Amino acid sequence: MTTDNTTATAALAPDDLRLEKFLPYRLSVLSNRVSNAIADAYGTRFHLTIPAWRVMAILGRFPDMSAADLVEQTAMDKVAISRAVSSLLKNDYITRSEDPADRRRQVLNLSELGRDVYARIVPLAQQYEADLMSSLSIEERGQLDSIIEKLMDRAQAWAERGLID
Amino acid sequence: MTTDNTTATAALAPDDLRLEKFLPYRLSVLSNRVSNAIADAYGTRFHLTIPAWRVMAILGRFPDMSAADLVEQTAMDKVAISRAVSSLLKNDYITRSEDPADRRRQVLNLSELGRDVYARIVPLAQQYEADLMSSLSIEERGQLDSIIEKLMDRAQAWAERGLID
DNA sequence: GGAAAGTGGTTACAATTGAAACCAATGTTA
DNA sequence: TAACATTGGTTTCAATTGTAACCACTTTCC
Repeated sequence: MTTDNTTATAALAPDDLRLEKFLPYRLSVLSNRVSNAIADAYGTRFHLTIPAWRVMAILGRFPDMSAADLVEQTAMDKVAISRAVSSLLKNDYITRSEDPADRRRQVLNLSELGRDVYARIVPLAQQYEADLMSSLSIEERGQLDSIIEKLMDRAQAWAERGLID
Repeated sequence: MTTDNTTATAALAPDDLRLEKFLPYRLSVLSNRVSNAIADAYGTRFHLTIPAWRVMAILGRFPDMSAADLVEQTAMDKVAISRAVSSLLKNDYITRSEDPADRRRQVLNLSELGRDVYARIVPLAQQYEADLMSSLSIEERGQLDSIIEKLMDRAQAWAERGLID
């Protein structure tokens, strides 16, 4: 690289944008790095995509959920859930049975195999999280928790009430 | 919804995973909410995708960059940059000229029009960020900054040294 | 100076994703 | 009980994205 503008003293107008300090950008880079690393870890071991793993994570704790329940729980959309469910069925990680009370509704659960895999992924996931958290002090962990909560509410408000202006 | 498992007292085994408290998951939801809202705001106004806007944001501060320089600056990959550049050229938001010293290299800059659009987006972006930040106290803003830095380093280390175990 | 290796950038193709249309079952209204 | 609207879930099609192959130019090293 011949011209290195990175460190150049480019005039920074008062209203230039410093991307590397711009919160939405930083969140996006951080989230992608983390998700990709983890997805890679259990994706290769168990042939799971992120959406599929999320479905399993919910079913592991809350049995007898329908696809619609999952949509609500995970904030993923219908189509993503539908695809995740069908790939999990193909792997025999979950079972599906008709709800006699409402024949549109399909009740989902982890299969034996699914529970097995779940039991092996959970510690793995926790290990990754712990490794991330280990870079923070105890106080920082609490701070992060409450900060995320606040930012989430704010961003949620955008979606509900419409955007700024 | 008839069966509400959300609030049900499902037995939570000690090593169940609480997705809603799982940091990677929370980061992903937060980042998607924020990015989508903002992309929507300037996407519809100026026909910009997120990668394209990022390219403009960098060129606004650092003129005369090549695509390779942009790759380094933004942590996006070659192909994404190439596509963003070609869409920006189509919109006449940027200009491209050959570097006489190295004829593989293309020097990029905002066009008049591009500078115009840039000048209008920057305040918009800043407004969104300010709105997000307004949900945090001053101390929290500082905390967030340093926390992100630490998490980023950690996740970066995964990518470089390989994953855990 | 000429092969081999490296770099800047684009293209091609496959996999992922999202929006909208759709089917089937249920609920509602009259 | 016939029409209409709603809900659960899947399919279809187009747009986005990622990986790998590729072309053109430049550098290196004998």
